[in-house]
Amino acid sequence: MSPNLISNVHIIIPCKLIPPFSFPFHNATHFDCNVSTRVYAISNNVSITKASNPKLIDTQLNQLCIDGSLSEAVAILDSIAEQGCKVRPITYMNLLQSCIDKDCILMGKELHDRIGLVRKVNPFVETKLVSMYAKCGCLDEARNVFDEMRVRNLFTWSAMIGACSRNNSWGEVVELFYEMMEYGVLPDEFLLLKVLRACGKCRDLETGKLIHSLVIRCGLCYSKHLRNSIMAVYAKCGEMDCAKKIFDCIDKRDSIAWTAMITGFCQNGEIEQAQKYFDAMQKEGVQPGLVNWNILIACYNQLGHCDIAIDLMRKMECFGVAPDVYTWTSMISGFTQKGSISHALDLLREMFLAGVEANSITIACAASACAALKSLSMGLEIHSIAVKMNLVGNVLIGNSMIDMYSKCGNIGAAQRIFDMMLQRDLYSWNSIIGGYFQAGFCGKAHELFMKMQESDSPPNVVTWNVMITGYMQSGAEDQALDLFKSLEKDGKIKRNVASWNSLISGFVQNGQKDKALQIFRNMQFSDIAPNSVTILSILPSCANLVASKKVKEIHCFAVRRNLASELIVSNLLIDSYAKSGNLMYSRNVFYGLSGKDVVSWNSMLSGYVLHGCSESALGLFNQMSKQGLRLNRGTFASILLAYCHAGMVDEGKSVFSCITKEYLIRPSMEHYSAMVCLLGRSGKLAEALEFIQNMPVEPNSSVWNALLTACRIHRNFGLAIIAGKRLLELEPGNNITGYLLSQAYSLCGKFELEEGKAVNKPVGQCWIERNNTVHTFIVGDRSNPYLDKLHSWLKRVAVNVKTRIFDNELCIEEEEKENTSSVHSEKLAFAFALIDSHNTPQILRIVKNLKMCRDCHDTAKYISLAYGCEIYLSDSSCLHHFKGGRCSCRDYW
DNA sequence: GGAACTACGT
Repeated sequence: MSPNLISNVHIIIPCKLIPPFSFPFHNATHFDCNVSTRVYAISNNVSITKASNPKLIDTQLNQLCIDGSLSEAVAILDSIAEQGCKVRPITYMNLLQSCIDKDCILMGKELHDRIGLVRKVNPFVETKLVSMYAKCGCLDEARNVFDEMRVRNLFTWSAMIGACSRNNSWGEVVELFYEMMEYGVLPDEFLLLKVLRACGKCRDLETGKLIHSLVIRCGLCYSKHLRNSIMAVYAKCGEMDCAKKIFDCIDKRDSIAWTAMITGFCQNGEIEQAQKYFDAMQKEGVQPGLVNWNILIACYNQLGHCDIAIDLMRKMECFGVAPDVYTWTSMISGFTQKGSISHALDLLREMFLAGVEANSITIACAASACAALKSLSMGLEIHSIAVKMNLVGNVLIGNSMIDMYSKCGNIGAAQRIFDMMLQRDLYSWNSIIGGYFQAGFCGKAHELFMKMQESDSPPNVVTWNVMITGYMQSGAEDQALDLFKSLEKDGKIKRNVASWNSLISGFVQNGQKDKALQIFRNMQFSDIAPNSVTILSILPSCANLVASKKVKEIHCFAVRRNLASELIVSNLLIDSYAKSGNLMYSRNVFYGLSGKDVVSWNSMLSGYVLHGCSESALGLFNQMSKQGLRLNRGTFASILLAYCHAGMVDEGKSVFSCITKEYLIRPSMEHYSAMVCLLGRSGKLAEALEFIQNMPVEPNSSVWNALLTACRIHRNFGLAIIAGKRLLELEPGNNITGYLLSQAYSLCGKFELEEGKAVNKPVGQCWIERNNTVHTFIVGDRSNPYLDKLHSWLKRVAVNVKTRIFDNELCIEEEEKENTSSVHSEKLAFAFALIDSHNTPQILRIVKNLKMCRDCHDTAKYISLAYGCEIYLSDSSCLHHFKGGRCSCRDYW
């Protein structure tokens, strides 16, 4: 590398720090030895009868050190001192070195005591003392000796700086470096390497540049080590262009140079460049080592591309590089963060099978996977592994166990871990408090919160956010608000964006959408800027047909605040627009995305499925398959429903078998219920039942519900009873199922329901938005002032709804049949919207709490044809889109 | 005595 090329990088350095001459060369120094020769009488098993030569004593002392008999050696020293003789500095140095080699800090301290008595200590002995403390991990003691030294040479500074470096005190390394320069001692190459490492660690670009210039001035730039280290500092500080300038000038790049570049790109999130260099390195004949694979894999995982990361891990095995604990841990963490928890735990098992030992971080990652999956059994296994590995004293492990037990619903175990911990930090307290809230013990959480204030770890803003979230979860909205307000007044702990987000998502989860929107509005007038989490929290409150305008408003807001460019936000927008009945907007967001991930595709796919656009869904699925995307559970759940909707039973079946065989995905309940829907919708009820009976896992309510729906449509009342009974066992309090079951019994001529167990008939209600106001209609509610007007309008329309072919047939409905006094709520909504718009409605968006009945469905079809309007109505079953006399559900719901 | 170096939790 030529010096003039390296100096392409512009550097400004303070003049006083530029040394005017080149680096000094260090010679060994000899000592002034003046130890008298006497006879030393000694302890039991050591006796030196006659030692006329201090060198002989040194030899014998050395031998004692080698044997590990340091105390004997000290005894000899003491006897020398007793006899008033002087110990040679080299003797002390040898003994101190032995303490370093044996990692024997106690003996080192004994020696320090004796050296301390010497009036004028040799700087070399003092330096050795500094290194002794440093290497035994006693940074403070090392610093004390260092600070008291009057004469410091390069060795002294190197020992102290080396100590800080080993202790990961990077800032101190740099500070000491500047002090040393001002003190007038010039660094050598070894010391500069230490300081450069520190610069990289604490991203100190300025010092890095300064050293770069020093190196050029002193003609050291030909050192391979220095060159690589300087390059690494530029790379770590994000100055990839500077790093590249150095890199490009190297004739023969070694693996270290490549690693520095790859790491730099990874740390700056430029994974494409990192991958490019990784590939180029192999082309130049440098085989990537374990670290290179690991860096790339970790980067992909951090960016959420665990699918690419796992491919890389499999590939490295083919290259003969075995994944180590870093590789596995990074993969487990990547899959956990991506939500593929069972996959993460599969990897943990595979890691054990491969004979790789876990460490504390692996255990912490695995515990958080168990927590996310709420798998207590797996969590217990992880806990026992931690016990076997003797890691339970570790704060990190303790905290992750508290979190795991809390999330798996075993707060008692979490409390026991908490009690046993010798050391607790903020995480311990915050986790256990969160755990009590989750378990529903609000009072206990509050009690711990009070105790925490007296503890060594007083609450921080996260604690308060945990409290706000907890109060919201337990319905104590006022307490949450009080706490939130107190954060402003108090002043000690300031609210942060997460405090606002906790409140907003709490209200959304409690169904208080308007309050959530109000808080969101207030936030916009506060000094805290909303972030993407805010958008993600608030959007679900608008993902319904009566809030369709709100999605647009929030989308605009996100664009203005530059938050819409985040993929996770865009993905949720695709979903929210679809759910609010604006599929065109979903498409606009989706096709406007420059980089789409599998979630983007899944969101668009489920949007199409929701709107009954099965052809578009199938087309999109084809495109997805061609893109080489890693299709996941969500993809298959949607595509099965698309096949179901399109009546493509065989295609659906073949995709279902692909899920397990080709994609190695364990089907979840969503997939099973979609299959039941697929079979049931096409009338294959017996096959659907057989499918349920052959399921490898216990079917849940959604599976039975799919069968019950099929029975309802195909009027198989006998099978409806079987499905309904099973459903009622799973959800005893569900009065809708109870009502359906009672209907099925009566249609079969049976009255098997227990006497006195009257079924509450469900009350239908719906909501419609007109001119920014949401209007509610409830069956049998006489309070509506326009009721007569609505009824007479409906009467006129009813004459024209000619398709009511099922009117007199036997069927099961969620809602009681209409009579003159109980017109179904959606009909009232239709009438209201038509009258309100003078019979020229364009788009009606209605939300209904129960499944529509056949009659209302026919009415909606008629209205859409007769008035040329579109009706979006989401009931408890699906989203119906009525247009031109047809419904997107194709009359199956 | 020396260079690159990756994984974790409220």
